Amino acid sequence: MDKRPKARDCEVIQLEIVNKVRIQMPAKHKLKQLANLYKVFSDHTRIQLLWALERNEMCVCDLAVLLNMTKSAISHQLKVLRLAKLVISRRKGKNIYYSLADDHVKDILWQGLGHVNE
Amino acid sequence: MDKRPKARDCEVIQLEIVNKVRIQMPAKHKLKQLANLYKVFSDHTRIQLLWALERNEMCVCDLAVLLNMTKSAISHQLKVLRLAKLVISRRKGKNIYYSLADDHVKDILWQGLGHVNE
DNA sequence: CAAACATATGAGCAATCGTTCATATGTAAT
DNA sequence: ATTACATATGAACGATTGCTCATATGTTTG
Repeated sequence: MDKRPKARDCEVIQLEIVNKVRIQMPAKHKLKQLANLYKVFSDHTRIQLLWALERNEMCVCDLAVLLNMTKSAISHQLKVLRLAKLVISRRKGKNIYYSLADDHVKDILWQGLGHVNE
Repeated sequence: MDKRPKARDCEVIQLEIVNKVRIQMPAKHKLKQLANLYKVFSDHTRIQLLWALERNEMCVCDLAVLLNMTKSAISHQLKVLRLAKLVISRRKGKNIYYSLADDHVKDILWQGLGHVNE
């Protein structure tokens, strides 16, 4: 018996490369920010909303009918998009019209679709 | 009493626009695919892995040391990236080296970083 | 073949997410 | 003011996610 335990869990294979990459690595919070940006794009409902708003400014009601979902669900997701600064809103009477915040959003959408359509 | 219930939940405001957008809408599964693509990019660990692999081919051990995580956690995430066809792997002796699957992945990363760095 | 190591994978658990439901806020019309 | 409608929001619930731990697979070396 007296089975010797394993010495360590892990050992670098390419030490120099790992060190080089570590130095070049962007600040941790930058990459976290990036992941969070993609997280907003990572839901089916939100993608549909963004795609639709890229086509036309619309209010919550319109979007609910378009996607065949409750206004509440739409409103919750629009809030996520708003907080991520991907959409902006303006009030007109009782309705609040949403549209894309800037062309950056449009670009990201198109590039993604390009990859999907391959 | 006898409070009359509300007639309906929702009414289209801009009927023509909604119809127009509905017709132009990409197939549902296309947008789902797109959301799923972004979902892979939406995690901090996976973003770090992708960024690192864009710099250099590396094995699980290297990546575990670089990100200061267990090999198991890294391996699980590499599996996600592999299934999404964002990375490829090749065996060399005991080690398995990972690298980005194609330049598309690189492009998406760079565009995202551009947006974050604004 | 056995021991050591690199990687993969299944189960389990806490945390996060997206929807629903109930309710609140804000605007317009009577 | 009261009613009707558009939107926002908090709580709650089920589903999904990312990690850990234990274990399995595959490769090299003695």
